[in-house]
Amino acid sequence: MPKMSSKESALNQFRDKCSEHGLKVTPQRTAIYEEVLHSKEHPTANLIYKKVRKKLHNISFDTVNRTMITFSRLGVIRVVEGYGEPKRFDPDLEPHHHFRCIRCNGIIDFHEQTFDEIDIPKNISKQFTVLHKKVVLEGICVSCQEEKV
Amino acid sequence: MPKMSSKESALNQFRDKCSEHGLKVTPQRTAIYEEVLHSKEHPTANLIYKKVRKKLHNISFDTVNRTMITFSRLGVIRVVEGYGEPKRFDPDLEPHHHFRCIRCNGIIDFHEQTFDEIDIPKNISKQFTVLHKKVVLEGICVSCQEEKV
DNA sequence: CTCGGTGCAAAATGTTTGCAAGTAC
DNA sequence: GTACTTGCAAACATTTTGCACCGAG
Repeated sequence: MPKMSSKESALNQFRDKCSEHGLKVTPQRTAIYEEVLHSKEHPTANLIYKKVRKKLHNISFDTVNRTMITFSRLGVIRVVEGYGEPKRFDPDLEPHHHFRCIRCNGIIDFHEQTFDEIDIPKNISKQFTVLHKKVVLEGICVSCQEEKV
Repeated sequence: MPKMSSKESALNQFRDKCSEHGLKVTPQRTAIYEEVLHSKEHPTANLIYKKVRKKLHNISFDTVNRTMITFSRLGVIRVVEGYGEPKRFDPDLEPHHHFRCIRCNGIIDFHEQTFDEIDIPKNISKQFTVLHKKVVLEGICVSCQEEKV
């Protein structure tokens, strides 16, 4: 087996992912992939757009945005807080946890005492003021599962 | 001590909260407070707006939106997913957890094996397909603490 | 060559801001 | 009476959509 740099292997992984899902390997997608995989700051599409533009001078924002949504569908990257949704409010201040449906964006509260009791790691509490803790589970809710089999 | 209905006591609590923070008790705020406290669906400002409009016919969306932001600052309600922010992406698919600064919206990754190992409650896994789990801590990050003392 | 991908422009959606008029205290 | 609130309208930010052209396979 020939040796390859981590850059090459990452690129190959990317090609595989694409062909696996019937996606074409375009320079835009490659550049976006490289940029987003090296970013540590949980970037928005806009931030990646700005960075990728340095290489691909006239790439459009849509391409970046659409590509990143595509990537998150493939499971190459993940969408985290925020989720691009309008602000939502919760009047329940008691400890509880959330299941979030990635399809309909619904949030279901649940209670679980063992989760309420988790200890905040010292390296976090040393640096930050923690006001709230919760467990967030993500997946597909009942109604969304039934909708499309 | 005179008895009072839970409605009265909730209203009194609300009045207290307001005077505590130097806020005036207006009909709009009262109506919004009542609506949001009884909602179970993690409503957006827009949803509350639609509901409150049935009582206060010509309340504006801004008032609802501003009031709810005010309430969340007072700690009467809490902002949950989504946070009204643009979509953000995370290339790290390995188990890890998030500290989220409620002031600057920054997300800091951290690792904690005991968190990775939490068990999904049966009543959740029975109903839903759970694809991902994480602990989300919220509070104020170092730089935001330093900024305003 | 073909179909999916891209760039552009416009529309849709959600949020924020400035200000004059109104109202709780 | 005063300062805080409200409603309105406009500005702003972000996301989505439609379509003609382009290029990877």
